Amino acid sequence: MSIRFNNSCQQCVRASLCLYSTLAENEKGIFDEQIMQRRPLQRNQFLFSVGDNSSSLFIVKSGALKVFELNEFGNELVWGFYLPGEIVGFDTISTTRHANFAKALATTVVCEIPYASLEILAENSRKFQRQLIQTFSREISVERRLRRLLSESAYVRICQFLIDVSRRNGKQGMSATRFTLPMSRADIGAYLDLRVETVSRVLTQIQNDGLLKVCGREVSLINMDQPASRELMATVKPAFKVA
Amino acid sequence: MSIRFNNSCQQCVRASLCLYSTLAENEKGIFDEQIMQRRPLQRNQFLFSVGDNSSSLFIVKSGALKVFELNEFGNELVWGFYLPGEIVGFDTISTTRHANFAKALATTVVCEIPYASLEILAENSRKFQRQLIQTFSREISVERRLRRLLSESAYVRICQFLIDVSRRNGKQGMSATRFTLPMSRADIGAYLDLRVETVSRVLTQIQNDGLLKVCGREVSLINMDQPASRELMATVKPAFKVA
DNA sequence: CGCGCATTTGAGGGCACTCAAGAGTAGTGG
DNA sequence: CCACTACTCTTGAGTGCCCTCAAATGCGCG
Repeated sequence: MSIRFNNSCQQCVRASLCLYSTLAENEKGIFDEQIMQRRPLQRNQFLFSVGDNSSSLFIVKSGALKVFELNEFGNELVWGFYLPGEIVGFDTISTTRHANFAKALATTVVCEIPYASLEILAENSRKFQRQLIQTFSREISVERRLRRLLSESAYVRICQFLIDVSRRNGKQGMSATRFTLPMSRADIGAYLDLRVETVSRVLTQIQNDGLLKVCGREVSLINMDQPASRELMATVKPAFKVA
Repeated sequence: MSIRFNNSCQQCVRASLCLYSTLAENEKGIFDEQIMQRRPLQRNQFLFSVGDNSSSLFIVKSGALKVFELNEFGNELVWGFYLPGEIVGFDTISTTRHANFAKALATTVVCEIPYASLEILAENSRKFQRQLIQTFSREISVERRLRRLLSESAYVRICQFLIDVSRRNGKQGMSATRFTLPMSRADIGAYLDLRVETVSRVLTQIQNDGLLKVCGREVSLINMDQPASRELMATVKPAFKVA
């Protein structure tokens, strides 16, 4: 049930951060036509659910999405959070139905690009085609980063998570040191494979170590992404399992 | 330093299990020409290392490969094992250099397909193009399966790992119940994020539970992939962290 | 205000870890 | 063929990280 409104990519403030920017001038018109913008999602509304037909990529314009599945016991397992400028849907590009849920963590606006449009664009532009493949393999490396992260201690996992969010904020021109987490402690836990209590405990611990100031979901990082801090992360709270 | 010998895909016993099978008759000639077969790798020889130029996919014809990286402490982190019929190299398709090591776990023969050839084929065949994208997104789902696995107990992780190897053997027409593991306990540990000692301990435990017979690297599964056994896995050795 | 939800903090327990040592296996060369 | 070496695998004892259970506090909202 998507509708079109304000669909001009030329006017979009994020155009330079979007697939759009990789297109040649004569291709932009095509892209523009194929894009749809959805009605804003309210907090806790679903963009899609398991079993829904999947036929599009989505680009987050504002707000944030949580993509997750429910395991056999009904627990959430979070695959990722999507912040403004990020693209959701590469995992279902070759399937007809969604295998996951996507839920808005705040009021969220997304653009929609039908897979069919991608094929048209890819056919017309070799550059776009490569861009697509690159995005694909970047998607794989995101999954790998997570797997790497899961072999670390809770302390390191959470530090790295915060650094990651910080970088992604920075990339979009937002502050990389002070920001509001769009997700709950439980969400973070479901992503990093930790219990809520552990997330909470570790956050206060990191704060006590002077790397962080937290107040609810407001955080400010204090030189966390520095060599010295990395050392602290490795020594004060030694990574488990480092023989 | 790859050489050509016996390069006809038509004669390959694995042709029906390869990307080759998806091609139309008139395209097979092109594919055939682009394929190279490398000299067999001896046990512990590297197919590629971190920093090597990457320009090809590899298909395992016989033997087995281990793809891994070394963390900052020099420990191995295994991304996957590649058995006959499986394809290595999708993760570097958009990069110029390898980010991982690939090592032969036994005497191993691989076919090589230059990325450039893929582009040619994809351009000529829409079907092949889709096949490629599908393989890509399957690659993502493999990574996700691993992440899901890492949130389970050591017991479940190892059971699932064995079931996985079993299935992959079966898919290639080998026995799915009796087979030889090509990798060491340490390799399994580096893949499942467990210590060698834990892998060993759990294997004997699974054996005591009657799901398995192990003798060195020879294993035979006993109804492991059955509902009843799955229940056993969940109850006798309850998965950690299931609230 | 009162309800529900998110977050924090405490007490105690279990799984996988570390350290350590012994048994089994493969490969090499005299 | 066997001694020797190196490596893999196994098993035991003890520890710690993160879990579970429990309860208190904070916070947003109708």
